[in-house]
Amino acid sequence: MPDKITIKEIAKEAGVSISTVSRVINGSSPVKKETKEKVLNAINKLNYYPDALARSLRVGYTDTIGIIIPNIANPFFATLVRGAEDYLRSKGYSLIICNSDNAVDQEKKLFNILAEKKVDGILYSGIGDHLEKFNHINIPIVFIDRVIKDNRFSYVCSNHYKGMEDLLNYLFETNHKRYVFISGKKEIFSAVERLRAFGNFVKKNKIEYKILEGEYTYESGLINGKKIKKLPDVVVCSNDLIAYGVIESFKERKIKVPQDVSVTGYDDITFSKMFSPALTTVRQPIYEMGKISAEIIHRLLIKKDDYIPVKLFQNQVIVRESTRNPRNK
Amino acid sequence: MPDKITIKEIAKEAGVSISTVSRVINGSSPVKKETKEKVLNAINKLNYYPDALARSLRVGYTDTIGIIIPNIANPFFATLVRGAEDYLRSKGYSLIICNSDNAVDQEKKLFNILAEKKVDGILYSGIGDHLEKFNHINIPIVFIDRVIKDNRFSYVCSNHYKGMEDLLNYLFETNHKRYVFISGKKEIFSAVERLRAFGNFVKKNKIEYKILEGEYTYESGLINGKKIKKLPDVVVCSNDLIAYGVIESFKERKIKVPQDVSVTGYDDITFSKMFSPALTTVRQPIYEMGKISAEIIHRLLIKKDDYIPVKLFQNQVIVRESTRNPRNK
DNA sequence: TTGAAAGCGCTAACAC
DNA sequence: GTGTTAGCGCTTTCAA
Repeated sequence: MPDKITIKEIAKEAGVSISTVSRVINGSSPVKKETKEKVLNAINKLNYYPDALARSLRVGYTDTIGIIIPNIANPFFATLVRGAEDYLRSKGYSLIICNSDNAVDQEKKLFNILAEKKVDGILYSGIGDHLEKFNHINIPIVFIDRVIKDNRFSYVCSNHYKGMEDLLNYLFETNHKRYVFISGKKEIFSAVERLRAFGNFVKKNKIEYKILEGEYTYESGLINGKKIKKLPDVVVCSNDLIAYGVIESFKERKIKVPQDVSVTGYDDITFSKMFSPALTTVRQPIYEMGKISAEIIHRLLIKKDDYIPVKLFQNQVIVRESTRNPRNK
Repeated sequence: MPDKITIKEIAKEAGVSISTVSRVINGSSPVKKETKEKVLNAINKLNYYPDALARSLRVGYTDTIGIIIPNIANPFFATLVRGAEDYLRSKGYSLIICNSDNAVDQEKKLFNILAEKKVDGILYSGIGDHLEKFNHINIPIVFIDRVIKDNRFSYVCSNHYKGMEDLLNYLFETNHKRYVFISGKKEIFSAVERLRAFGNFVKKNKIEYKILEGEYTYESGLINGKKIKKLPDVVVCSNDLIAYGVIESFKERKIKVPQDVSVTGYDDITFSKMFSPALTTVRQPIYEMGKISAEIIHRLLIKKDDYIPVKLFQNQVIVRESTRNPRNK
């Protein structure tokens, strides 16, 4: 028995041609029942399994999708990936994951690698904004968490502006008048949108405020939390991770949340409900977004649509324990 | 300009043969400087990038590794995957991720898919224990988080038994005499080991105890926490997620941790230090384990070793705020 | 219903 | 240093 079992060995074993073997494997055209059985037996006997590489080279697709994200260790992206993988797996695709750490250079490299590996499509959550560069790589792309004005591209995004606006209005109504806002990096679409909502909020309402520049990490929350000398009514954090850090830094200073100060997050990652105090935040349907991005890339691939699908998710304010209730004022 | 740029078009454009093009791309044998330049220019001009599929078919490897894990949305595995991906990427590999949800059938399917896609190696964290079945799939496998006695296989694991033993001894020394232990599923190696340590602990020491059967999730902690009617001195949870759930269930009942009861976890996932109360737990070097598993598969692939590498990590008790201090007794 | 053969894009052995 | 060519394992015409 040769080391490598190919369609050839099966053909020989079954006493048919390789095209016949291919036909029974793919059901691509009718095969006489007895012949089919002979082939199936040979496959079983020799433990044959097809070589997807050779197949892909021939047919021109790989049933493989690439996903570029900043960091899988961030639970936001882990949940997103899970959503995408579940859908893709159900449609017969595999998923290659690539962490970019939000570095444009790395993103470019990853695009090239995925192109070379001939993935059928790319799910892309990152910061690179030179759309032109996506032209010569002729692979369908779905942008995640970023609205693309250019109507050549599909995207899935949630309404960060509206979500933040809703949260801020809720806070205002519950007697929060003095704000500290900790932003994310300005390269990141969602961070810009959330900050923009805050900007317009302070224009509209007479409040005291201060903006601290941070990034989407626990450590950034820790650092920025320490910088807050004069306590506001609420610290509005651009995401949940920052809020965790801020709360921790307050804990070290014996500042009580929400009794002394309210703190809010954004995203509603899995842990925010487990956190103590449970975090008031804005929920993005993260898993769903991953799933829908996968669904879109799939539609693009089977060319079901002659338009470019786009999906904007609404976000929802989730009030928990890290903010004061109006009656507690 | 043809739709698809291959080595052929480059050869034509540069006025050389395709082998010369291949040589400059791979640096596989010396090429005259001027010729090289011509080729490079053509590549640039036509925006050529090689087809990894065709290359792999020819050379017999794909520079792609598969990883099978229960669930990427579990931060333990997300961190593990990040460790693996970082190392693999640095060595030029890509990573295909597969979620199995700890279902043996799904694991089998995933093995087949990865075999068909001709991954060079598989990182495997799962429950399937029929080692024989790994025989006909002739791909190097590194088992993660599971000690394999069969010396045909590499593994990376941490010393769950010792870690749990150390934790229990610490608890005993700090005046915890009545225990509730919430286990993980008995299909999972680490859960069995941690339970085994508890079994031996209660044999050696005169203590009151009760064992609750759970699984490695927050929800399981929530449910099992509610089942605890008579409060012990400490609830020892098989992992951090369970501990979060238990603490939450206690919170609902106004039971204070650690004042009324201590609670411990295992793993020390990223969030355990952010948790409130910060969780006393046992640290596994999760990122490191992912990284080393990747390193091992790489060694296997470049055949640097003529033995089967194996790595056992030690775990470390991390005392935080969810357990009583002895002096608080 | 089946078989022969071309060819997907590439590498590498061989020849010059 | 460079070109020619076989062939990796498969699918898909085309012919029978």
